[in-house]
Amino acid sequence: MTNFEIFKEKLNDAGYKLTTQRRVVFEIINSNEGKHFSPEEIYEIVKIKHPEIGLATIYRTLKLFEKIDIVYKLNFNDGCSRFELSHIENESHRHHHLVCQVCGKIEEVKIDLLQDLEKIIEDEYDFNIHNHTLKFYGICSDCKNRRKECKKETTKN
Amino acid sequence: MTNFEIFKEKLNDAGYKLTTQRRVVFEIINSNEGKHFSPEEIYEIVKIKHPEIGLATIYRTLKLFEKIDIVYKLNFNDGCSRFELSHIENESHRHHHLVCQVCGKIEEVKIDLLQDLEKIIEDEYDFNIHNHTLKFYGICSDCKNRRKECKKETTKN
DNA sequence: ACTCTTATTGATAATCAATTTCAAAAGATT
DNA sequence: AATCTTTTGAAATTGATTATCAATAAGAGT
Repeated sequence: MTNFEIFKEKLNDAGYKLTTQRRVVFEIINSNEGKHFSPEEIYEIVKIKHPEIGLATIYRTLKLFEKIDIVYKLNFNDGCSRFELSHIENESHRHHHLVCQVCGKIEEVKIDLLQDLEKIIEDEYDFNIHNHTLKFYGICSDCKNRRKECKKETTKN
Repeated sequence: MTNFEIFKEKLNDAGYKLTTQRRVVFEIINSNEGKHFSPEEIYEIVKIKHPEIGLATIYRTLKLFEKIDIVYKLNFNDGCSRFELSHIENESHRHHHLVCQVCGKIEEVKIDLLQDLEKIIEDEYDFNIHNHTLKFYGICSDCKNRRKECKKETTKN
């Protein structure tokens, strides 16, 4: 079962139609694993082949995709929301993010680190956990090396 | 050293003035541990005793507080940013959040769960971790019990 | 294929959180 | 108290996201 077939099925199951717009947006997200596009960025890519599609439709589509679990919304505090494909086929495929505070790059951590911890919390706090988000903020290897090379002070505002 | 003294010192060290507005906003956040106020909510509380203070000042103050590490900005995907006091005196006091997807309540987990994991990631990914955020989404005990009692279907939109 | 019904779309206006502007007011320093 | 600089209030502005509504297109049934 390909991602696209899963996508079609999810739309169908939830009673939504398969439109060109939805297919186009899905393809962009699906063929860019590891990227985290904002609505605006998706709009720019869509425009190349489909200049008739409007920005409002991108927003609508992403909101729908989020609702029926096709995409996952992320917030990196950069003024817009960002999206990535959900991986619900294999429930264990939860991943986390490393956010570089110097260059803004976002790297993925493809290990699920929290399985044991979730159990502890469920017991201790009597809270049923459905999902979690985990982000680490720091400095990526590139920026670390760049800093070593030229010892300029880096002032971030 | 009280929180207020730390607050004053941080302002001073960073070269900012101690104004009534800043004192008032700090007091509200400081005396409401465990709450996560939005700028709008803080504005409403401020207005009671200080109707002359404007909303823009609340935003400005919170942004400044975040910059000099007096508060910490949180995002619970409810359309606004929320703030809590930073606890940098004791570095180990990192905590996490349980977000109930039914009633929206936010509970705090006062255990640092990630100390060991951070080391693993730092090595494996060559990434210097400065901070992290961890949120668990699910159903709190209250909502779980409420569901048990009356077996209505709960449709969330 | 054609029709019908309803969901969806494009364009635009509207909304809402957050920021900027700028003259007036208030800290801090002397 | 005088001065200098930061900070503030009020209003205007921005920028992301959502709502509106007439026109269009999907999908089901024929």
